[in-house]
Amino acid sequence: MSEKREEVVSEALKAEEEQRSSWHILTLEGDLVPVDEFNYKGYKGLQTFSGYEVDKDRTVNQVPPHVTLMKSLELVDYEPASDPGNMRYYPKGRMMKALLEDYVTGMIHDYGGMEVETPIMYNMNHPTLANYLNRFPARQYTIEHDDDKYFLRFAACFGQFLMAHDATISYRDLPLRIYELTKYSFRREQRGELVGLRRLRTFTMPDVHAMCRDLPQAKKEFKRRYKLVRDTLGGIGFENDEFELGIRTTEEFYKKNKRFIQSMVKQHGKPALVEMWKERFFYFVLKYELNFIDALGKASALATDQIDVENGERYDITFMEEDGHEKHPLILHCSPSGAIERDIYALLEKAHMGMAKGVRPSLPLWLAPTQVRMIPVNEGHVKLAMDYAKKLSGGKVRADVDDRGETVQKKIRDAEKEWIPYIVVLGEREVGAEKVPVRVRSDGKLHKMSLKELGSEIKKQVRGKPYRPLPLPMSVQGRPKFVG
RNA sequence: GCCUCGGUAGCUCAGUGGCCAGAGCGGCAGCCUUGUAAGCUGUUGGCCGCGGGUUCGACUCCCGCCCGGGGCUCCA
Repeated sequence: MSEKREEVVSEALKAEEEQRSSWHILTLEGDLVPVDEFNYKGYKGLQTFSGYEVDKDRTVNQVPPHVTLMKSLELVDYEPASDPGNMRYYPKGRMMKALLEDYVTGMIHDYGGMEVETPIMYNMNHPTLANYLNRFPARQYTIEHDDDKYFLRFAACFGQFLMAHDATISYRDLPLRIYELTKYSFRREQRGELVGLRRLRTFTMPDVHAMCRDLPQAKKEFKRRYKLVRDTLGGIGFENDEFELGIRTTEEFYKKNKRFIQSMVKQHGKPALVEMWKERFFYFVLKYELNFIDALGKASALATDQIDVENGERYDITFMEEDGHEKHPLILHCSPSGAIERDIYALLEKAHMGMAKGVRPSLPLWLAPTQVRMIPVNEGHVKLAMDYAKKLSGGKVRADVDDRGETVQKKIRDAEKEWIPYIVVLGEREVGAEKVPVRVRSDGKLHKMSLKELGSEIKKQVRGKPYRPLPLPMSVQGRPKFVG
């Protein structure tokens, strides 16, 4: 995911490229249909993604829903004192982002990725990088001091490739899987392209590379990683049918690997958009992304994987073949979740789209800043509420207490506005009672259950997901208001 | 970067070339002692985005800049 077409190529090359690339829809049956001849009935998302729209006017004159939500939920906000596209994260947003980071990292550990850490800035005059960088002249952040000039990385490729260059690698070590969560990747995107959490100049991206021995091994690994991608996105809280698959490849690679590419489409379960080049202009021969369509009909890529045939040589990464000869590996570049910020964007957009269908918006339970809100009827019940919240917290459930002097109704309203999944009102009736009334957001009903039952219900739903404690004081009274 | 729309209280927004610039929410104080989506009263709060210009006078008109939305199909 390191290189981006627009930044790589000049205007002239771009024009040439437009001429030579063709766009198709690859069906489940394996037919390649030109984009403007495909019948999009039943494939609205794909139609939006392929850009083939009857309504030419795509002007959207409103703030993207996730921008409003990221503020009103006190997750993320703009930071005017920074460069645009650099955000500030409030406690709830930071917790959510940290959980996503932990989760994706865990998934990549399970897949076999060896986690490393590499510098975020590099010398522009480094011989290998200079060659690579000359293709990205205008879009980097640069830092100068004394006589040296540095650039901020736009992905983890640099550090990992330089590390691999210096490593002694045997064919037995392949596929060699290296992982880093880039915090951050920097891309000085055009000002007008920046939007909320969808497109940033500074973002967090898991970047896992796999050095492979040859094409058969690369293809096998590619498949394995496709599963990693699907599992990761699914675990975050997305459904498969929320994504449109985009595939980029060359005519030659497609011809030789037709069945392989078709199998990807089958795995995806829906027709996919294919961009086909007459010749290879970039370092990869095959790339795919899973694209999310938001509430305003904008598509953005989340997960991606690529087969890189060029950088093994450019960075002089070698491994010893069985026959004693050194060879350059093929390199797969994958981000199983896409940018973490973009995951939050997609979760918020998804919640907003649900609202239109009459579904109460919510975040996945494991990401909810508060999972259980205790609401004491009056101050006499605050202690009980605190005891209960502490008990739940001891079992790694995020519970807090609205101890403000507001009415029960007001406190419930505020809890609902925060999308809190479970709300418990505690008054005289609950003193000494085993079961308490739990207001469940997903069905809007009251359920009588014991504290223990509530705790295990939540634990059951978040099984396998990382945990972080409450990002704010347990007492709602003792919290500052970060937004509004 | 270019085109376009916008920036007024912490938030959402109204307003006029001229008295002290407004509302709701929030914050704070007090009352109420609350039972499943907003209890009542009072009070606080604004270089009207920043800089410059026109004018007797600018929040209002003009220019520049900054920030945000949309577009220029770009990607994670």
